[in-house]
Amino acid sequence: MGTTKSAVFSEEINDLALLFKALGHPARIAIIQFLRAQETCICNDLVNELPLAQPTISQHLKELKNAGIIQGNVSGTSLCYCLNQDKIKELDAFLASLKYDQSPTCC
Amino acid sequence: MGTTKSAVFSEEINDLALLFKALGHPARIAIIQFLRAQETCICNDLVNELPLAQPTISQHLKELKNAGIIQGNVSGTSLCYCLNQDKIKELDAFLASLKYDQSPTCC
DNA sequence: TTCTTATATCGTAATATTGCAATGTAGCAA
DNA sequence: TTGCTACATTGCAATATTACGATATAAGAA
Repeated sequence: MGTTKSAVFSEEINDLALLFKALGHPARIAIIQFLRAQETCICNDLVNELPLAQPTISQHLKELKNAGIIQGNVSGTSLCYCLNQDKIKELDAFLASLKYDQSPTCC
Repeated sequence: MGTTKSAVFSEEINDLALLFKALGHPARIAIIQFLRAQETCICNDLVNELPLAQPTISQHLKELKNAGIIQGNVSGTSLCYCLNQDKIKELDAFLASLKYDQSPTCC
């Protein structure tokens, strides 16, 4: 055990869970927020911005990239990352699907 | 190590990360979707619905509850859980804050 | 009281995640 | 060439998560 039983769930559910999981870490939220604040892409100003070591930040960037939440382009010696709006819309659509008009009777 | 360095991030960021983390598991997405589909609250029909053992489901419910994403009320022998729309709105607001009007220049 | 039903909790094995030092690599400047 | 800058990768220790069998607990039925 220790392994998530992904095989028993639909692909749609697993995809959503991976997206949420990628955002389920404060460093990665901070990265996303910084990316958003810059409007344009950035590289490892993050190393100066966040109180984490460079390998740790690189690892978090990799996970966000694997999840498809950010995209990166090489530009000379540095790497330029930015948000992928499509994935954010996917999450948004899921959250929207959870909304009720009325509150249920029990809670 | 192995521990997330929460102390170095703002409370707002940590809270968001905890919410996303709670949704970062397929079983918990499935639970949320089932809750939504029922409109009204349910108990452990989840045990019949999901291919997971009862203690496992109970544990996932606990985590969703800890995160504040679901709420529960005792009603006789069974427990009635339902979604907490406020938390969903929090996540929604964060995602909305990530949107650009224009695509950045690099990606 | 005893039984059943619905749930929570404990304990534990398997595995995943986090964080970082050390090290690698690739581009550019001198 | 040497050296620097901006990353990525490797390896490892500490810790967290996942899943579940076994075992509680609490309410209601018989």
